Amino acid sequence: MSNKGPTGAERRFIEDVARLLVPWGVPQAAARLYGYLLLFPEPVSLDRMAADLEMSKSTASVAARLLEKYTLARRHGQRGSKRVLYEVSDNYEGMLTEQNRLLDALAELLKQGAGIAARGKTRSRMEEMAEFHMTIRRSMEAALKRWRARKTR
Amino acid sequence: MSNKGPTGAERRFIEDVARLLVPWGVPQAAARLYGYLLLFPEPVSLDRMAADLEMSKSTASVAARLLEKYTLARRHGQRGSKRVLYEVSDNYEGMLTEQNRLLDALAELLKQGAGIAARGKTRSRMEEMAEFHMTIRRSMEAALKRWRARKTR
DNA sequence: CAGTATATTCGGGAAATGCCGAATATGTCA
DNA sequence: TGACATATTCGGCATTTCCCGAATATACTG
Repeated sequence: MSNKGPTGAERRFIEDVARLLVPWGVPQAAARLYGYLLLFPEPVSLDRMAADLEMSKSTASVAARLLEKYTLARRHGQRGSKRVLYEVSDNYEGMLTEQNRLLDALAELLKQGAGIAARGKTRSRMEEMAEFHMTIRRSMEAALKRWRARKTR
Repeated sequence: MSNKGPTGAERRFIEDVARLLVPWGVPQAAARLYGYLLLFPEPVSLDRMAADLEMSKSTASVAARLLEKYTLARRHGQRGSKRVLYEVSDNYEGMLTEQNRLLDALAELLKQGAGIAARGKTRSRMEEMAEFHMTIRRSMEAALKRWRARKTR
């Protein structure tokens, strides 16, 4: 894809990625951009991606920063230029660690909720759920750690 | 909470749950309903929850079925009545297994994407990412299994 | 079968979201 | 500092999403 716009197959790939991510709350533009960056071997400028994806440059700008926020893309500043390039991050854990944050918050809330629950039944239910989320969260953490270790081996 | 409407603390809990879930694509009504059901010791009727949560009955109906779809709530039909009651499901894995589905689909897509990637760099990147998602997915699966076993111990 | 209780569907309207293009800010070079 | 290149912000518009209440469907009772 490095030269002209995306080929047919690449286009389809991009849209597939978007179709997958959009229902999970990722804005269309950011989702497409992510698929696009996955196909791109080197950092891309805002103008380039806006052109290739046929979106406005402003849209590309905010989409890119959104991806960056979730650590799905990395920004490459350039020496002696205001120009900014983005490439997909090799740290693709972003989405998952984000989910972990949800698990944490939920567990916290449930623990707190167990406090205000009138009946024993609801209380123990909430306690168990909190435990569950924390357990899953921990094992996820462990898996990520293993993966990181494996990679540098 | 079993008798009158939610107390102040309960209301706050409900809204907290909603605040947490809504950004993840869960509609407001369903999110609030989930928080509400967590506090409720026995199955609730549509009318009751609509009244307590001050939402229309139709909204309550679709929200409840949405929760049911994600296995976050269980429907209790009642003998000799069209009436339907809902309670929070003891199978709170729903949200996570849903996330697993995303991981699967993403891994699948990436494997396929590696095929159309022109350059070796992007191809190996996609292959690695696919591997990553599958690894995480497997360890999540294992954790869920352990939890289920532990519970019945 | 008529009548009642209940759930579900559906159309409309309101609010939120996302995207665009113009305007603005910010950094770089000479 | 001025001129330029580039990124970012912002107001408005279009689309989508969501919720409500009325209308409809469905099941149960006598």
